[in-house]
Amino acid sequence: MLHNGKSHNCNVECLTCGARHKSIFCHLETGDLAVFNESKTCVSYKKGQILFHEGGHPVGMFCINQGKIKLSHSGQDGKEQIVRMAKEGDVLGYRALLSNERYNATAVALDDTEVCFIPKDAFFTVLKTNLNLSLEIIKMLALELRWAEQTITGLAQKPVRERMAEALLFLKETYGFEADEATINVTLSREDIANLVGTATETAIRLLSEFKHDKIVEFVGKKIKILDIKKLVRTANVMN
Amino acid sequence: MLHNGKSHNCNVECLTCGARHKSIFCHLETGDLAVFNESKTCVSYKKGQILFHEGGHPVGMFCINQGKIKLSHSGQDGKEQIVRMAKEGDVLGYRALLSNERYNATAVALDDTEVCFIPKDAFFTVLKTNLNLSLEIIKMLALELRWAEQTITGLAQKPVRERMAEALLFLKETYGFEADEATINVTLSREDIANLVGTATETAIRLLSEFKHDKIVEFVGKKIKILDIKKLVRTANVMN
DNA sequence: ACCAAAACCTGATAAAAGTCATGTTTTAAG
DNA sequence: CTTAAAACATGACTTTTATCAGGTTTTGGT
Repeated sequence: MLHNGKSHNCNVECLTCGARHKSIFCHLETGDLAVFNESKTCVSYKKGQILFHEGGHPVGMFCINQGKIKLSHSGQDGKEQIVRMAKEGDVLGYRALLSNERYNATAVALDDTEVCFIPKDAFFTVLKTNLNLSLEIIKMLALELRWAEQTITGLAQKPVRERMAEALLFLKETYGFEADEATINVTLSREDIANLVGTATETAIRLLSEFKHDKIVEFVGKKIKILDIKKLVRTANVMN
Repeated sequence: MLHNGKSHNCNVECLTCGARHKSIFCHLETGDLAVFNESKTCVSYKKGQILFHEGGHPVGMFCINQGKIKLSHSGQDGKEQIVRMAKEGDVLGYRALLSNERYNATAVALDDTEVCFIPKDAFFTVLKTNLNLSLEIIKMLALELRWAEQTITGLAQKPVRERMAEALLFLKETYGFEADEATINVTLSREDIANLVGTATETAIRLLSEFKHDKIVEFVGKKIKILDIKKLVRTANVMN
């Protein structure tokens, strides 16, 4: 591994990559995959390291092979708002690339993470000839946009307590449970959770304590175990 | 015009449609345009009429030829959150169509409006063979997603007063000025504005009164005239 | 193992914004 | 032109949530 964490001797081949089938590349043919495979670079990031910075110029996109990543957007006073939580098979940095803008968010590894970096040229080479890929990207963008619109409505209308419950359900959906089928499989600081919910850190801490007191959750190390999911859903006050 | 407001004798041809050049169809070839032109239906909506309902199944998409449309998403207690403001050249209802879901928002005409309805089949026929169109859609989605993410951060972090100022600037950017170069060219109720900002109607009324008192704006009929745009920008507290 | 830094927690207080109540003006329908 | 309904406005009050200040605990580096 090089000093900057990059490693060109990649241990992952796109063709056999386990994360591929969950990704937008699931329908790519061998030829196009080979283009990516030859041009890609594997990169490792330790917990807390930054993949890219808000305001930076994209030169390619990232495909997560293993690990968890938060994407946050910083407001005026430096307070961050988490706009996306990513995992294996997810693709990062494509939006700025596609709309030809600078990064709108900062990506930070929440775990020790393995990603493949696909250079801009290779990506556009394939994109320009592969309609399936572009349709897959459209679908992904459409889903993200729907999530974003629901988040907007929630922020505008729901009290913090409901949003916190919703956030825990979202984390459960995104990262799943550990072996015990109850502990959410991600480690976040209280500040991270606050930045996901869109509230002050103290408020997030207080709410989580309340949830604990109400026997809705329990803390297992830095992780959160859901004790009463029905109560959590009721607290979230979701209509679906 | 038929009783339901639909008119098949369309007065607009896609080929010569003035709104086309501002739209995602700007790069379409004559052949593909002909497909749309033959299958499309022109529809007129009077102010206040609904184009489609949240929860409904999309059967095509709408291309605005003339008029202004709000897209709002309803929260639990029925309160609406405006998630998009559309105008000539904008395309509506494509997201649900592309992700194969039901409408996530309700579209209401703010004006007397002319739209062309393009059936699902025709749209996909062209989309499946035209990479340019799909790239154009990707770009549009990417831009909308960026807007949505910024809205999320604003809602989570900025006080209502700043968001109100920002909303007025957004309306100015979207709909422009009247001939006087100061009056925002759109008519919205105080409730609409509140639903755009994400606040209570009373709060929106109070803030607009404050802005008027501070000589930032003035009311011309139901429209808003910006008297001091520098002050408005300062009030919005935008960093760009 | 030790120490500093970061994360976590709690209480008190203040500020922001929502709600409720009530009245006025404007708009649209007959 | 009249009248009901909708939109607008404002004051009083309450609730929610942020902020500030002070702790404790945990973590990571030497």
